[in-house]
Amino acid sequence: MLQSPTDFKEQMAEARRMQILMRAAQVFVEKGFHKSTTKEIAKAAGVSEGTIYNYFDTKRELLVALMDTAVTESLKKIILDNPPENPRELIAAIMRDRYQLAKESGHLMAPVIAEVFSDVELRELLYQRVLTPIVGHLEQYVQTHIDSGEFRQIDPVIVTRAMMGALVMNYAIKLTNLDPRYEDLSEEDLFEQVGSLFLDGLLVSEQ
Amino acid sequence: MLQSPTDFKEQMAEARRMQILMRAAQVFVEKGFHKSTTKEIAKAAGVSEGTIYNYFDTKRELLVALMDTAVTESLKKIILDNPPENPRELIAAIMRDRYQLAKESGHLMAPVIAEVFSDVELRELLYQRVLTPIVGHLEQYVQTHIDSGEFRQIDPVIVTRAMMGALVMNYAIKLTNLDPRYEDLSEEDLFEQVGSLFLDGLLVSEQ
Amino acid sequence: MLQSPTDFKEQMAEARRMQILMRAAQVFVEKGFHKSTTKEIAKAAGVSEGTIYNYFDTKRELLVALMDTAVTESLKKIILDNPPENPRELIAAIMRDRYQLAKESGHLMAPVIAEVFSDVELRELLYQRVLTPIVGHLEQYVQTHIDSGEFRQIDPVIVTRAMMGALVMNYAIKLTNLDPRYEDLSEEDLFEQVGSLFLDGLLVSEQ
Amino acid sequence: MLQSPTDFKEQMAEARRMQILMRAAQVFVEKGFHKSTTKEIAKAAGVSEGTIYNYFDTKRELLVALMDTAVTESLKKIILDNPPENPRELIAAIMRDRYQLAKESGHLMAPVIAEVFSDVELRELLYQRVLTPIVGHLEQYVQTHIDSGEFRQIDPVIVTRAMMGALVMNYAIKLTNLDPRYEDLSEEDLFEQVGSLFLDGLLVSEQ
DNA sequence: CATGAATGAGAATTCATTCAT
DNA sequence: CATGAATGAATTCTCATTCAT
Repeated sequence: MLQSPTDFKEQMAEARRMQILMRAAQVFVEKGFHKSTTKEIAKAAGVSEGTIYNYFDTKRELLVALMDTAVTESLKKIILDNPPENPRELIAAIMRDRYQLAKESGHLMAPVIAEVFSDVELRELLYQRVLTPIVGHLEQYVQTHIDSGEFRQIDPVIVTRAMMGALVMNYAIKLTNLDPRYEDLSEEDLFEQVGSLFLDGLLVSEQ
Repeated sequence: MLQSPTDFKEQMAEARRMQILMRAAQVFVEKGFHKSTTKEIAKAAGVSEGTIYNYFDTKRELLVALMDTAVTESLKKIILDNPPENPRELIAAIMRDRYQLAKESGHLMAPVIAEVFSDVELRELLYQRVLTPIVGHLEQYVQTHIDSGEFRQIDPVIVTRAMMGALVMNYAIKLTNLDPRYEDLSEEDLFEQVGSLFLDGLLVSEQ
Repeated sequence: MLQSPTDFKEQMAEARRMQILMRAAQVFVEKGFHKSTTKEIAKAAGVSEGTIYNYFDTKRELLVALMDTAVTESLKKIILDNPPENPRELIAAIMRDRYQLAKESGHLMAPVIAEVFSDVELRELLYQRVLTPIVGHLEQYVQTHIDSGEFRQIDPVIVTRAMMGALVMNYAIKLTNLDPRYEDLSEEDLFEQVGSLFLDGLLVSEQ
Repeated sequence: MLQSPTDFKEQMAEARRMQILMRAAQVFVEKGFHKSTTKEIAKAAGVSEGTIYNYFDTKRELLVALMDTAVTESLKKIILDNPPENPRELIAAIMRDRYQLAKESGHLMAPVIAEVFSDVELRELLYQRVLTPIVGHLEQYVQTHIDSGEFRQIDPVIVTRAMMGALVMNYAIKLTNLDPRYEDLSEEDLFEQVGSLFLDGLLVSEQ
């Protein structure tokens, strides 16, 4: 079946848009959003500066579009098909999954996250359209297990944000080589430790 | 007792420096580092633009000085005088302490943290001079309790970073009103929940 | 025959570059390099300030480019096609030529020369790329005539620099109307006098 | 006999003025007039910025005062007490004298001369108050010898300016190490060559 | 749609000068 | 007179955005 010319054009346009966006993201990652110039982005994307503006209204729009991409990517990744019954395995699976996500497209988020500190609108978008969906399922899962008596009575909202924070902090330290003690730490070790921390806590069970 | 003129001048200079720094911080908090102009900072500080440069070499130096202030502040705050014996109480005490710190000077850190995503030097400074000292004592405490058999065998580095991440994420959401569900959450509730999460984990002890 | 679009663009760019440069030179001449602002230059050139920077990296580059232009101009002017045999005529010819050069583009050199007093790099550039080529041929000519016994044994380097200095000083005084006694002095008179001074000296031949 | 307190004060003030001026000159020589800041000058002179303004109205006044100093210095130096009868010796004496002047205070003139290109007022001052007095006597001397038939009929104004130009150009090249060929040239050689050039010219006397 | 030259509104920073102490 | 903190106008240079080709 032949594509209509319009479809073809649309696809080309979409492809070009993504090409620009991904190259822009790379530049942002390297130099930060503010220190990246549209000239550099254009060069990196192999187009002229003007062309960028045919696909994005402003430079800031690139950031927003980047975030939207992350949304799409992150949603694709969520494993819900056949969730493991065992909580320990599920938590590990989620972590593995999130870590993969972070490794693949998370670095594209760094420039977005940086802006989030001074851009209320972006902050709300990120929270509602990226973070909330990502932790939403986990939240429900926790709630379910609290209801079934497997998990203690605890606020699932706080718990899930705590888990995200714990993961993000450790990921960030590891990915940016901030602490030499993370060098020999394998990824599996990392989320095994964090996973067990959240499941069992620090204290030795006093049985 | 009379002050020497030199001392007096030095104190005046230091006071002026802090005045400028604190006002700059406010502007940074409101608009972000890059969107804050030296003109605005000068106005907010009640001085001329030139005067800023009598106390700070560059605009970026304001950020670094801001961070140094945070370091000083944070170290002052660490409770080591009479640490509670009970781990549950200690963790709670630390959280209360950190939260207080966050409430008082943490918002001054937001612009610094934002820059950390695109400024390697600042990132390393922040990690080594702020985060590491802050969690250092906690890290040792955790290690001690692992050695004494009270805490499980777990990496104290990961644990402490996880706790910081968990706290920061929850604080941030609460302080910026990102999630309405945090509105009715008292501060005490927050660190009680996070504290117990880390101590006991999610799982109900299967005794 | 049609020009390729690239050629056309390049020519336009080159034209624009020269337009800016020549106008900048005028402003420099009027107010001196340091007192000329980019804003004024832009206005004089009929472009925006930003446009200047599309063609020159810095304001100082305008000076250097100005010098390069002088180099090109000056080399074009050197008469070597059919040098007069008679030394007296040759010296006169060279002076006429140099004076013409000074009248046409020499005033563009004034701002460059001014900077030369406090800019080592510019000084060396000017000496090696402008002065040396200009006097080089003269130097060889003098050497040849010394060898042939027509000129006395004398250092041709010193002689040529002396001639340049003598000319420049007199030109400068005349062109800037510093001394009323130069008003009635025709150009031809001027280089006839200087020429004969160098050829015959002050002393009356004691034959 | 005791000095009146006023005299003493005046002398102190004059001394302080000169101290500032000479240090300023050094700074100007090193960095050029425009790149020298009043802060640097103050530091070099061992006084505060404000103090400079107790002795000089503006930064530019320093230049003018510098020029005036040169005037005084240069006039002191002129040998008129017992002028040698032999023209060859007189010319050599004058050159030696001028060269000494240039070596001692001439470098202080460089910043003044640089400004002369873009400062009409300064240019006229320099010409009338420095150059004219310096060459004035020489001019008269030349005129006298023309009248007596020893020198050829030639414009003494042009001749003297030519001599100054010739000297200045050669001095400048030598003092700033612009040309390696000047390295082995002794000062005596230099003004012997220039002197004989002006007296005898280039041509071999055809007796 | 693509281009990239032109724009011009800022931005950070400098520095001669003033003036209260 | 000496000081040096404060000033703020002025300057160079940047860069997101536009638009004629």
